Amino acid sequence: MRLSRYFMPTLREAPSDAQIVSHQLMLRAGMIRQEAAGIYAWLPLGLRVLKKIEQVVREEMDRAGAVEILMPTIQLADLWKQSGRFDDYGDEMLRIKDRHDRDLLFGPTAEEVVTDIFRSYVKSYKSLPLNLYNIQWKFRDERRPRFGVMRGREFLMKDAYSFDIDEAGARRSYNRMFLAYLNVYARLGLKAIPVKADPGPIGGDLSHEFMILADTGESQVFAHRDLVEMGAPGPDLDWQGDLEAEVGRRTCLYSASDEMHDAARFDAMPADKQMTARGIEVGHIFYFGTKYSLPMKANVTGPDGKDTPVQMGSYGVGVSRLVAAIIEASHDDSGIVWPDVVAPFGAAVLNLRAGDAACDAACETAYSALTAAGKDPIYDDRDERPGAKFAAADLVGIPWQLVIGPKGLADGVVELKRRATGDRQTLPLEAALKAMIG
RNA sequence: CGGAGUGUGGCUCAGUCUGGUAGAGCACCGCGUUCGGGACGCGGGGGUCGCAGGUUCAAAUCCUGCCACUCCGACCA
Repeated sequence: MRLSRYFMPTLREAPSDAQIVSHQLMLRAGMIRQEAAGIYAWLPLGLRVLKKIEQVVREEMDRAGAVEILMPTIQLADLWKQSGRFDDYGDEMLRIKDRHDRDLLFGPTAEEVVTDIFRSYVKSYKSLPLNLYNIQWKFRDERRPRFGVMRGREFLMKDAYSFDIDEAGARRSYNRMFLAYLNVYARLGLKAIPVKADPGPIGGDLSHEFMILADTGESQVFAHRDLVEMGAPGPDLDWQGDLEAEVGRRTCLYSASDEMHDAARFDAMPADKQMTARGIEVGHIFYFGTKYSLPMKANVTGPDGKDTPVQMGSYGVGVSRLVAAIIEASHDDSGIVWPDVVAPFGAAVLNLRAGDAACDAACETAYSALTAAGKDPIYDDRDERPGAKFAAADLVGIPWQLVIGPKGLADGVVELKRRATGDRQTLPLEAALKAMIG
């Protein structure tokens, strides 16, 4: 992509509405534009990052055996009346009427819809386990949206729903999601810890939130230090197995957010293992049994020939929130420092003297080579001063920056900068390309 | 929903108290000098000052109502 033909409206100053660093940087980098409280348009750069995060989530869901579908944003109120939630959900639900005066709503979550889909087609335990997920926009009319896309009213969520014949099966499904989530966050360059969560009125102990540690987090987190240090399980698990041991390794160590905190247990740990921090919730998983299948009559026939309500769980990842969460966890004074996997562009070519024949030629060579190598480069071919180009590339967080200017070319060299470390080296163009492409 | 605050050009803000021809910096357009970490000079375009009423010879400024947005709190399957 040539920057002169792109749409990347960067700002030198942050709009005064933005209070936290991720919101400020997203606005300054031209990733989003606020349209109303908690409602944002995604500009090209923001959309690229959003799509990349979405893709990582998708790949890990698929690996864990979940199957992608796409459910509508607009849902029928009738389904919510069946589950009993239409009246319970309250003002957070955006209710709509169509021209026939029929009650609709903008979905805040999709248990009802997915249960309706399930019950229409699946009748036998032999079809289980099944996990259906989608990545779709949700709307919750929050009393107080804030912090940009961190707590928006409209947000992109990956929500998965598991269906099993019995509680043991549901637990296996839960474990798969638990571990898949850790792999998602690890791939995004985040250190996420699972914490015991309030399962709500359903009861039981099967609910966890996934928190990434950041000073601006909205929740207080208490955890055993070993849990924080523990790496992600990685892709090479027996995803069809019960995974109980792998999950057990992690859930046996203490961790909780403030509402579930047990100070006595926490204090009983060795002092050097006690960790308290602020956290951003980036995922929440639940096992809720027959909460929806019972009232909505989502039954399957078991091996004994008898119908039984299917056992369900749901598993959410805030995809749009993750954009902000990654920035909160990874930025510096110059701007965003993206992990390579989610960076909007893989590399930048900075032409310090657009219009100079030698510079133009060298940049075109580099741009073509990087494009051919799949590095997805952005070429800053604008007639701008060098400082503006450096600042923009750092602000939006391009991981590799290839700086080509007349002074270097006179000596047959270019500059290669790594955004994450700030390291710069001067070397011939061929060597720089080789370093980037590998 | 309780409390607090803010609305003036794309962004940051001054001007409001004390009514008198709408300002600055950045950004944008033109010309020139420049160019290796957000240059400089000259010239230019862009705002019915959130909206609606009211007071007044005269309202960004005073009064009334409304709307939007932000922060703190409560809330957050």
